[in-house]
Amino acid sequence: MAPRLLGKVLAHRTAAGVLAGRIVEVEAYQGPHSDPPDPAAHAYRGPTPRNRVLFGPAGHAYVYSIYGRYFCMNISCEAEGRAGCILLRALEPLTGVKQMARNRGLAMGAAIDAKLGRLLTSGPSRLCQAMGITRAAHNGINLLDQASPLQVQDDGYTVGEVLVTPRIGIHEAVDRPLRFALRGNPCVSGAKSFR
DNA sequence: AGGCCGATCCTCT
DNA sequence: GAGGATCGGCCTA
Repeated sequence: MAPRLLGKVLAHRTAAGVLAGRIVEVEAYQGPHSDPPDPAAHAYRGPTPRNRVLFGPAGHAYVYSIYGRYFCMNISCEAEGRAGCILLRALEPLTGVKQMARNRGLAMGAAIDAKLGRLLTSGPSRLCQAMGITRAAHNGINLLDQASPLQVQDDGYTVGEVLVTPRIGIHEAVDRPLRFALRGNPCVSGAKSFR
């Protein structure tokens, strides 16, 4: 599912207008049923009040808070009772760029060069901030329902070469090739060698 | 009831 | 490249 999500669009209808970005970097985290088990995953020890969305149906948002100040967003990917998911790590801004800059607290003029574009949505918590995604408002939301304010959409974009690397920022199962990104896309997080 | 720590980001050197 | 912010959630007792 992770590489298949690359190139899709995440769209959020807000009071300030539509915010949308293309998914350019993701990571896969596996449920407790996986073989081998995935100790880096939130679902590794089974369901808890925090991660219960992951054990529900596929296509729903799992939004959690981290370090007391940020959010990260995942998409549940398996049938009920299982808990695999995809973490969104970077977007390429498409719509509502000015509002994204405001959400990120960046003073941004009309010009959107590659460097500023990266600052908006290259990172799992940066993209939540730019898109206005919070646990209170969006955890558990159905991303595949046209009626949802937050959705994943397919605009027909054709994906090029996919870069596969280990996952970032974890301490367990550090070597598995479960991070996927559009190779060469400037909005992918991390150093140049990871793009 | 208490302690520990994180799928991060920003600032400063 | 290193260190601090900051708090909800999970584990242990």
